[in-house]
Amino acid sequence: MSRPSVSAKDVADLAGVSRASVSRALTPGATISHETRARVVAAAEKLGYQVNRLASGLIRNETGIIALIASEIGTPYRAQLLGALTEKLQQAGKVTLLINTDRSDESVERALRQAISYRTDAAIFLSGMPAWSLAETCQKNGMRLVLINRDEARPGSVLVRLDDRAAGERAVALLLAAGCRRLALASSEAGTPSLIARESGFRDAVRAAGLDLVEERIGVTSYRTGLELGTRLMARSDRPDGVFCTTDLMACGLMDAARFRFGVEIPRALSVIGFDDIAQAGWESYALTSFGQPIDKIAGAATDWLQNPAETAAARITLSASLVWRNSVRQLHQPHNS
Amino acid sequence: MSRPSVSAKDVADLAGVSRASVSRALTPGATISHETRARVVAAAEKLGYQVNRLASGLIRNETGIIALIASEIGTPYRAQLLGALTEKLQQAGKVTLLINTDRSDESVERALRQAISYRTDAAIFLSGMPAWSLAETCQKNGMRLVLINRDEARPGSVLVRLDDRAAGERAVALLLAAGCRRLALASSEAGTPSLIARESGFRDAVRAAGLDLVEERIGVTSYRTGLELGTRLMARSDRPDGVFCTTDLMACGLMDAARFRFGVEIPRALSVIGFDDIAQAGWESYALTSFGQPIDKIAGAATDWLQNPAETAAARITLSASLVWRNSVRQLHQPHNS
DNA sequence: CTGAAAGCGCTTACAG
DNA sequence: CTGAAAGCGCTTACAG
Repeated sequence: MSRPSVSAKDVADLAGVSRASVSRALTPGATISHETRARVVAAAEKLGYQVNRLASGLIRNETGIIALIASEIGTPYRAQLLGALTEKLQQAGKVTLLINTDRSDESVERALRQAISYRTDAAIFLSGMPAWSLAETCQKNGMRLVLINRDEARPGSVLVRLDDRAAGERAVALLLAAGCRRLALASSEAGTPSLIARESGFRDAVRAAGLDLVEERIGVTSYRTGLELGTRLMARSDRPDGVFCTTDLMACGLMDAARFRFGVEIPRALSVIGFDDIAQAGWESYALTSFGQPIDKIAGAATDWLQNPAETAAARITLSASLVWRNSVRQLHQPHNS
Repeated sequence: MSRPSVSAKDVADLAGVSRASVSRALTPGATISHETRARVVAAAEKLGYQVNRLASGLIRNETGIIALIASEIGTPYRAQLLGALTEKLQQAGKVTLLINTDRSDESVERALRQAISYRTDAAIFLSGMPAWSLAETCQKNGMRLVLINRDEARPGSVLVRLDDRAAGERAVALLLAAGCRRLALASSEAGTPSLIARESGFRDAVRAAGLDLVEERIGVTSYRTGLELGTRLMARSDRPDGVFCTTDLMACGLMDAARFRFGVEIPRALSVIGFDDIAQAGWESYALTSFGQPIDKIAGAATDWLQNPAETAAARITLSASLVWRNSVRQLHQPHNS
């Protein structure tokens, strides 16, 4: 049960140099002669030598490991973000430790302990928030923290957020322009910072327009919740004609409930706007007009921030969601095609 | 830029014991007195000590890290499997190193080198196949290999597969029972072992039934491909009335093309069967009858195999896909409800 | 049951 | 530019 594997010693012997030289030859900035480096590289190549990152991580203050802490990995938006993040991180020469926090409440804490055990250089939170005290422990251990669509940043961490509020406001404008007069807001009870911001942006803009607002909020953020949301909303005597769903997953469910359970035509009798622009929003059965998360930019921003030493002050990066216009919102005036 | 972090030495000092005792106190099977262990545990707790897995991985022949090698992480089926795998692995006390192989062709090789660098205990392949030589290198480094829905196993590795062929055959029987007579097979050009097996199972059963088979195969495995597949199939003069899509993603696209571009009613005029049972198959717009991947069982089998020392011979685990009956296949006889 | 010592594979001052 | 030496934080025979 032993693990052979070739070490720097083997390479040194073959190249006829010291172990120190092997290390230098393989370290980008190190001072070493061209000739020695070439000999070492050749020997390493020949033996199939791979630096043991465990050992190097023990010495240097960088392991190259970034922890990704997320729940609901199987969900469209999360999965997409995960893909983008791992890709960018790999391009930056980092490796991803994926920690799933679906189970139990103390799992964020356990995730962080794991991350510390493996001395990850940083932790990126896609879900959940670390308790204040734990976050501090992480930072004491030299970990940097990236919080995506989370609440509060703290020194040494960065917050990557979207202008969710603005999107909520814009949704109202779009719905009004579509001629809708009975607006509704459909959301889950998840209460994450992004959902709350989308909700309040929408709510405030509706009020500002002097209209009544129907609000329905239940369960977790899912297709199934959307189905129920749609059922409740469509069953009302003052059935809404325009609804903003804080998430595409819920929007899809809501659309299905409206169409199949109530025979409501979309967008003729009901306009729907979602958020996230998940792949399914683009499927012909939905053709959902939605605010797209700039996933690549989010991943890029997180990775970039981790790359450069960065200021110690808490940073906040705000990206904007861009509307993807499809066919779930009524168009009053036919576009003038030339 | 140094990383403080408390070490076993600190704990030893506080508890008034040697570093060796700290190690023993924190190792499940070690011989140590109850009293000493208690003192150590208390001290560790107090200092917030976390064993440095980098250092322990250097010594023991186990790092607790499992590499997960996958492409198209954002895709429904993959994302789901990823979620299940990380969950099971974590339950088993392992940690997941996620390696994304979407970029370039040599990325599987790079992925494996990364895995070796971090001395992962094993690598689980969800996509791609390691080159023979590289796989050998991995095994020489003591890594075990799990191949999910891949081709050939080799000693020291396990292959987890589905009875794809049987599902293909069964699809024919279902379609025939639904009264379909012009059967079609719709697939992508990905040519993975699972797709090939599903295809040949279907093809052979159609032939055995003495029917003609229309076969359409293009592009990558995606919704968009399904759209094109559906367009081609529905445009034929001998339009099929029953089709088996080797993947739900393609089935959804195919259904949309049939309905929205050709006005074909499903399941009245066209019966469709998919494979994977992704979440969207259950959405009301699709209600797709599909063969479900036993995702939890797959993840469980992989994890279990990694847990017990296992035989050195190549192992093969075959799981079966179970049909999830929905509403995309015509039912000739009304079920007799009591 | 416990401690002192060796060693895992690396990197990095320190001399030369 | 290079090598000998120290040390990262752990585990594990080896004595006692």
